Amino acid sequence: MKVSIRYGLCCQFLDAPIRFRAATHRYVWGLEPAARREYLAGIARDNAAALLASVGECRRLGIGAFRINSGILPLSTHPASGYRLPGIDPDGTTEALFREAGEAARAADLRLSFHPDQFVVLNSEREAVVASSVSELEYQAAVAKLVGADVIVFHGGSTAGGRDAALERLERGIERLSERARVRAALENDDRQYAPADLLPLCRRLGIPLVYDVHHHRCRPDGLSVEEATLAAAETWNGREPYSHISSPRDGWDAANPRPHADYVDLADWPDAWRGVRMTVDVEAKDKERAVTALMREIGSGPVVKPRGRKSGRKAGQTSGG
DNA sequence: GCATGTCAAGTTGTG
DNA sequence: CACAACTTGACATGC
Repeated sequence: MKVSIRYGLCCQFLDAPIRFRAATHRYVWGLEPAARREYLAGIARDNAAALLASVGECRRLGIGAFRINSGILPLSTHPASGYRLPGIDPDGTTEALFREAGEAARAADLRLSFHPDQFVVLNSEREAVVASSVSELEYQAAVAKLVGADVIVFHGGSTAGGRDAALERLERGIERLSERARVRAALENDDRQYAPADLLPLCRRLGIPLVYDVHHHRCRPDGLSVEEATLAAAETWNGREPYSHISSPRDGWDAANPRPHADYVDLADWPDAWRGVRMTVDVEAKDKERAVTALMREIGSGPVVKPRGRKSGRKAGQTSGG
């Protein structure tokens, strides 16, 4: 019997010996073209293998979703040292590995997603920024299709010129996406500029679902209750499984800055409105799979009781408040 | 082997 | 105008 909440891990593991490789433009630019291709090809192959291993580890741990790092094919969209997968993978070995990872994910009922970082601003006032954002989203959409990821989530972006004008630009930006990117696109409320209420009208009009981040909502409230936002966001998924994010403030809610993420999710931050709901929830916590499995245990254990102790680790007990 | 400086990208807010 | 905050580790290199 499937549990109602599908818990998600973001991008990497703490305990499992699975590592994704990265690359810097400065380094690869100093290599001869052939050596550069070989270097990047090795990273791509290793990262595809790491993704396959990640799927296995998530299944072993009972984790139901995995966010794929934007750097899975590092520098792919760089204006100078960028490349496309077939160009560095002529015999298709790496592509086959990606497909295998995707098939393993489907077999394990593991939901895959992408989340481009802050450089993707579809509604920038600068055309060059919009163009590179489209390019980045198209690259992620290509990999998403390859591995069967159904969600690429990004933020509302800029508010320059006023929120209304910026939302208008966002709509134009979304229109520039290919079908492949658009069907996977989702918007997420952020902690400074765009609250759920700011994005919901656009989401409804364009049929773009809203990924509801409850931590961001608590940092930037909009008059909607957590329950109202949860329901409104869920409706934008139009029958697909809704997607949410959760995290706890590193220094507590009363801190001058409640935005940085804590190592673990405090059970007190888990919304009551999420109990018994069918939904994917990415756990954005520094302690990665430890935090995901800890939360799964705590929620699954029924009554809201603080766990006695946490698995031995770097900073044991640091979140318990002394 | 370990410490270190560096890393493609945007936007906003502060000093 | 310059810079930090977002986040943040991982890379190659130099000792």
